[in-house]
Amino acid sequence: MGRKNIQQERQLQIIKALNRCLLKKSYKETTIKDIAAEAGINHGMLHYYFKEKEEILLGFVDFILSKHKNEFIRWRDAQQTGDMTQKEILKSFLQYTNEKITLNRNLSKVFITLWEISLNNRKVKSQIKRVYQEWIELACEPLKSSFGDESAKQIMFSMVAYLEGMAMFSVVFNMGKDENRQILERFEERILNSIFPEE
Amino acid sequence: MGRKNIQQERQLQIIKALNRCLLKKSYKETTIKDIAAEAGINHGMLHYYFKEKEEILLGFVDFILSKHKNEFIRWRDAQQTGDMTQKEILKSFLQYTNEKITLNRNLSKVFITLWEISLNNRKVKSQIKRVYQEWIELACEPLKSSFGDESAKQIMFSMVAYLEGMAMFSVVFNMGKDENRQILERFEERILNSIFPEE
Amino acid sequence: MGRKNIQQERQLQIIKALNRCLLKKSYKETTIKDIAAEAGINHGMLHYYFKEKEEILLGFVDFILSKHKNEFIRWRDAQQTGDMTQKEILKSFLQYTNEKITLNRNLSKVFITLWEISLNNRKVKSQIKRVYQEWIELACEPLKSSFGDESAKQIMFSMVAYLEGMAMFSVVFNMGKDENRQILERFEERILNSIFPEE
Amino acid sequence: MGRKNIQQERQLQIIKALNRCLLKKSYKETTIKDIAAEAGINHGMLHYYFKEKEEILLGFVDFILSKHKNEFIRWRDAQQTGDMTQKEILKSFLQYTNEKITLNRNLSKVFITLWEISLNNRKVKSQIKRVYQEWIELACEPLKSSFGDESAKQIMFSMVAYLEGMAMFSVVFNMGKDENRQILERFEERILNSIFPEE
DNA sequence: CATGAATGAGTTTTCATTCAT
DNA sequence: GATGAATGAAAACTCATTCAT
Repeated sequence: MGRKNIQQERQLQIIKALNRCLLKKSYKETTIKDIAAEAGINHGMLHYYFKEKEEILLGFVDFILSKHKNEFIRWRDAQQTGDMTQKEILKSFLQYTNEKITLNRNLSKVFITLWEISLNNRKVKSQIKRVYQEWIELACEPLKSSFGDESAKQIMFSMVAYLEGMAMFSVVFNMGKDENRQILERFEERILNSIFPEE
Repeated sequence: MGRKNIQQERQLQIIKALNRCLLKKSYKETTIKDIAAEAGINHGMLHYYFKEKEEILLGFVDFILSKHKNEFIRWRDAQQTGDMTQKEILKSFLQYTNEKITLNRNLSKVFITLWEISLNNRKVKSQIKRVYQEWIELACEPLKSSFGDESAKQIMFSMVAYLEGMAMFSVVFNMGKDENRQILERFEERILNSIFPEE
Repeated sequence: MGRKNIQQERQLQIIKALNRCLLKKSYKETTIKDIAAEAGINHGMLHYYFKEKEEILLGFVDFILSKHKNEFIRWRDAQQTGDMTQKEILKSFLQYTNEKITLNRNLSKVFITLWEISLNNRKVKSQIKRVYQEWIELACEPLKSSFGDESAKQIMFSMVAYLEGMAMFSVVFNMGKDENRQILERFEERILNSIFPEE
Repeated sequence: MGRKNIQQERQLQIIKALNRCLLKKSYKETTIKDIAAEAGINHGMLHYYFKEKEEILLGFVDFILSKHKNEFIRWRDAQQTGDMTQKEILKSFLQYTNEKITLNRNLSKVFITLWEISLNNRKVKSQIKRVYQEWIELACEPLKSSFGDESAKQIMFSMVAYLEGMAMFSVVFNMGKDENRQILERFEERILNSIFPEE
């Protein structure tokens, strides 16, 4: 404890401040002073806790991705899947993802931001890519027994692409959560039935 | 020819230069001088042909969206749909879209850029939104007879969301065109069969 | 005729345009294009008729000063001073000056502009200075017989300074013409009576 | 001391630098870098202490006007007017004003600059106007008992207009201080005698 | 003569980063 | 650890002036 923890706490404070800033302005338009003000910290200190602005960004990317991944892991481990069919497991996964990720407008904004940054920033790109891969990997498990590893992964790749497309659309179209949820669930149902047609 | 044309030509030249610039850097990082250099034009001229940097952007958004919309319209009007089923029409649409839009990596990069800009730029947002709406409207035609207007639109909304999600993934994952096409076509087939199951 | 006259006409047109511009913006803020637009002439032509922006200014200074001087001369020569006392002559002069110069708000604005420019522009300064000298010289004539050349000039120097101070105040205080005239005339009366007390 | 004082000190330093700059160039020609160089300060700092160039100007106007007003107030409060006649009080006021204001060439230059700026700058105009009003108000006190409030004010309005006209002439004519003082005092004497004739 | 495209130096302003206190 | 003053590179934008057509 002590030093290290204060360090980490401050860093987290700054990272969360950047998160809030990104809901107001683009990363490029967000200044060091904006972040500092939002964090309630002297702007000079940001360079004490982070070498440069980009490092805050990288820290933030790590934070936001880890956070949602960990929450997912925790949810998954708490799931009782004993007597669920593969279809039910997948459906349950989609329900979780809808609520926590796809219908979370602020998160969607942040993701759009990160996609754009990743276009010209290798580090951000590789972090995002890795998380998508892990997400797809985890989610395609229920499909493997029916489709084999490779096809299961491809299907899940498409599923997640769809979810991200919907997340983006919800922001661009300024959609209400309920409207968005309805479209989302109907299409997911269609896909689920296509994947597990016997039911 | 003459005045008007030189003006328009130069504006197009500048807009296309911005297009190329956006493949190298973000819009915010792209400077007026970058665009000028790329266009082979004195940077002072950019302010002669456009009031400010944002106007170039708006011109570019208009250009890129109009261009692809017009190409689509031209393609559609050249289509012989006389003896095609609704399913075939939709499939044909998806094939066109795959090749011209979704699998066009450079275009996808530009779109990611525009999504991000639209987060904090109303004008860009409304232009993008309008184009997506038109696109969905046009594409859902073959579904209307089977599903009714509203449902047809919702399904197409999801379809286009999927395509955009795939476009984004192709960039983030640095996917090869063929790999991407395969995943795309398989999932589209699955959805097509779900929509028109009789076949 | 011909060439020369067209030249001069155009130059006058431009100079008058500058005059109108100066009522809207400072000289520094007035651009070549502003003047051209106001004159209804292509801006490239301004450099055909005048070597540079400053030359237009110098032309304008010359124009505005000559114009009012000539009008004064014409008025003076039309005056019937045969049976007027010196005091009446001076009073008549002041009345003319009040109406044509001091109470002319637009002219006052222009003069303030010229004073400021003259601070850092020798040519403008010397033109203004010369005109004030001539003005004082002409106006002090009626005083010479009573006060001698030197004192007459000094008194008139003060009188004109007062008029210019009032012109400036009328602009800074945004005074109505009538209010201004009243103050002006009362003080002039006081001075007149001080100069020619016998009446 | 500390923070606040450094801030104020730097602001004053910058404002005084602008003052010196204005003796060399017009406000419009004076660049941020000119002011910074004159102040011996990095030009970036000017935007640290002042939001924009105009704010420096407004600060300067406030500074220069307050400064001379305060000096005048201090002088007035130190005056022993106990056994002075109204005429003597007014004469004393004029002597003070002559020395500190009207015959101060650099100050006159600054005022001409401010008049010109005020033509197109409401804030500067209202500041100048207010100061002139206060000045007239204070100075017309000795006249009130003889002329009534309104007439006293009108007379003083003219007096101050005269002083400002003379200040302007001293600059335009490049007059020596002594020459200027002589003309000034003679005319003031004439007016004084006109106002208080009994003596 | 007329036009308006082209040039490029110059202006204000912003901001990440550094550093003395 | 804080603080906020200082630096300087770089950005968007302006505009007098030139010049090809």
